[in-house]
Amino acid sequence: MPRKTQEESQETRKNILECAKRLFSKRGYERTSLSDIAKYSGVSRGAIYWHFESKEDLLVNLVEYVDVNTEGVRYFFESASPSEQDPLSKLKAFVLCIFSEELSEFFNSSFVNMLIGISNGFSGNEDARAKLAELDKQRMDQLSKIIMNCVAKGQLPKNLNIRAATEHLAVFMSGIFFQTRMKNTDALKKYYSQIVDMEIEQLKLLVQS
Amino acid sequence: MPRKTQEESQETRKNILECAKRLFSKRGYERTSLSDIAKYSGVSRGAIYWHFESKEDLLVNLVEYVDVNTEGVRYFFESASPSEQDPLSKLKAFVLCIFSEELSEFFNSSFVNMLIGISNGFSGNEDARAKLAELDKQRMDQLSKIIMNCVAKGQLPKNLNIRAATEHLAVFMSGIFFQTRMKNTDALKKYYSQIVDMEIEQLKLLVQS
Amino acid sequence: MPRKTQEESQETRKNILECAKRLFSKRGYERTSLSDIAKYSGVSRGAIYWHFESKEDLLVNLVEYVDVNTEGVRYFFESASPSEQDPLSKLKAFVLCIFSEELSEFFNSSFVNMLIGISNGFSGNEDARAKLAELDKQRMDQLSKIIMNCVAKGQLPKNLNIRAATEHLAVFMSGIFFQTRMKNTDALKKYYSQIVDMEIEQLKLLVQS
Amino acid sequence: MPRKTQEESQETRKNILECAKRLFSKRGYERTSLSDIAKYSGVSRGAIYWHFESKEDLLVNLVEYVDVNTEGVRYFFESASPSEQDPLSKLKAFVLCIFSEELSEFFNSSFVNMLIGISNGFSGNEDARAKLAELDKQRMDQLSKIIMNCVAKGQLPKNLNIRAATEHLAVFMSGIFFQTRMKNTDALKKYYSQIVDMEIEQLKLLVQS
DNA sequence: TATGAATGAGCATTCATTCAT
DNA sequence: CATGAATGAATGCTCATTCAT
Repeated sequence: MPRKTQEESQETRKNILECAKRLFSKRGYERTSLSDIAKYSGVSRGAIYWHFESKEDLLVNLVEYVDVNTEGVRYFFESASPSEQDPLSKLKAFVLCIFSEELSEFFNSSFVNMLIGISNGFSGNEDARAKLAELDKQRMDQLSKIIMNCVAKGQLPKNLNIRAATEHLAVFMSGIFFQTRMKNTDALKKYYSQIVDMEIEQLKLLVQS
Repeated sequence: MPRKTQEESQETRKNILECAKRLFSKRGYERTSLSDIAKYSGVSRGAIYWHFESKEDLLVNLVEYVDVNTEGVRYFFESASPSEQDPLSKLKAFVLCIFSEELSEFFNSSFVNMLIGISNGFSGNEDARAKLAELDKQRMDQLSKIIMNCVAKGQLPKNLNIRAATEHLAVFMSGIFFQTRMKNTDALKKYYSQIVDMEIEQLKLLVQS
Repeated sequence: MPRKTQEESQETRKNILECAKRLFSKRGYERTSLSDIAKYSGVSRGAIYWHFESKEDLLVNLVEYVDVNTEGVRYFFESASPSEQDPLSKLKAFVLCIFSEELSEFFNSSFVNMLIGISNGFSGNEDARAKLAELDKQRMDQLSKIIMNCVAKGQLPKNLNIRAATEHLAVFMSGIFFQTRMKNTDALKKYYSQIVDMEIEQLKLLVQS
Repeated sequence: MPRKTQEESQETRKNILECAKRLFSKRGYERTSLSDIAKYSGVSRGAIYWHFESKEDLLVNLVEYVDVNTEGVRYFFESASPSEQDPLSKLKAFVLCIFSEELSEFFNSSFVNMLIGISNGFSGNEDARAKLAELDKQRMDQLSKIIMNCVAKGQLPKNLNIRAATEHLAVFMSGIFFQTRMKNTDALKKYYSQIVDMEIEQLKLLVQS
């Protein structure tokens, strides 16, 4: 039975995306068939092809959809606001968040892992890869803005090597992200606040030579 | 077809493993068919089934094979030797190595990425996953031994939280590993020695409370 | 969406038929989807279903439409007129026409070829086939009328076997049609007028025994 | 159950080709699925893919197979033999054959009609088309050789325009072929020998100017 | 030991058709 | 009159696996 209104159509689309996200996350891109997605979302395979041109097109759209609809990411974006008076605290707060169940949920999901598979070329296609590279760049730029904000507010040295500091933070955060997934951060948890302080302190050493 | 000697048989087996490694790395596990491997290694599909029970069995054997035959890993193992008088320097040297083309080659290969895919459940099977978890545990234990060596030699505090320190190092190293793959460590390179010093310095703060 | 007038509706119908003709001709019946036709004619798939019951119904209607609207066919029909005083010359003129770019255009089109496919049972359905058989019969009858006209005007023998003469002409004309399509009539062109004379001369031998 | 010997394998291949010929003939290329062929020949779909790379590859191989295995075609080829003392009679005999049930069986089959569909671009692919064009050329060349044989033996004028005569014969034969398929040669049958004589007589007029 | 032949389940995709709006 | 949304059956094709030789 064909859906009627535009609204219902959009709901169908969203539903397909949500189900695809769940299944791709659980079983990976290659191991999830469109049949699975159709069954899981209660529509016909044809319906998926009405909304998306192909399985890979579904993936590209999914990457975009997930990016826009992830709470944590919005939060991350806010911390670079020029009106923020204490960006360093905000930054620390944000980094601390990664450990939290709430935010780490997304970063630790196997969906993200699937995205890594795409980045590295054994899932999806060039379109999806390009989209992901773009999003990664956006994240790095955002991180740079946060750091520049800290410099502007006098919380980090004027002659800080912005790019190096950004990369250092990225290294730390992705290390946490990675080891948490490997269940190798349990003993670290109680030192976490202290560690984040140290990492931020380290940033100050990365000055222009 | 001619009977082959045991030696020749072993060579066939090794050849299949090498080719599988290359193809799995390039195209991923799911996207590589046994046909591909057969064609690439110049044997018939049937031959693969003589040496391995199934595609997944091939994968499990491959994980083991690769682990044993990777140069960098051997190097890593040596640094925990009790006879080592300056383990902290060796540790630093090892960590610095990750940045080097030579050692990072393996960690950064898409083969490792495939392994991550297995760890996260969208490639391979439980056997492969168990094998990998075991290897990861071995690495962490190795890292712990190195750190304990440093404590024994008086280079790290007696009351160090060994597990936390191990995890901290793992976080840092995997962060480097990850961001390097994302091409996000260029600006960081010139500070690298300095950063490693700081990270090791940080370890000293992770003491038993 | 706006109600359209009957005129506009007829234009839509005609437009669909024209586009179907073009696409069926180029790609064949099976390889042309209703989607293609819809896209090409700028209407929705649903619109096609408003004008035609099914894809096959569209085909049947198309056969009729094309027959009525082909210039060359009209010309052919005129040559049987009882008021024609020199039908044999007209016949010769018509046969000569087949070689001409103008008339052979239609007979040589892949659209006609598609029709042959229908005749032979691997496109369309029984309705379309019946329609085509009827049209073929009309052509043969027309040819018979032309020949009878020649007999009536004393240009062919009184005891001519009309059916045999008709078939003989049809054999010749379809042979030309076929080989022209195969690009096998180039050397024949300069003898063409002569050959047509001979063929017509041959007709005179097909008398009742 | 896998076939064992090479002989059995060749039989399977031949069987698939025979069944494909029958089904393509009855239903046309597009309307025959590989499932149909598999079912009809009692093998699995996979077996077809073992012997042929794709559906189109099956078609190309089929064209070749049919060409080689058609009795009438062999007969046709023999008539150009230089040792033949009365090639004109042989030619006439051959042309008469087309009308016969035996030889016309193949030419009138819907399989041949399918081939026409391929020639005209709405079945199969470029490979199949090229193969057919090649075969058509071979036929025309063969016809030319027969005619040259007649010239050599003094049965046709020395200054005959060989190409034009070849084309004229082709026109006649394909016209017969075509109209017979359309069931439009019944009345012509009793004049057939006479008509063939006339056609051959006509050839003598196609001399170099 | 190793191969070639064959199987069969599963997959992405296409498409004629339906129908509420 | 016409559209956009949805269905579901069918299709070409891939591939892990089996097995007689």
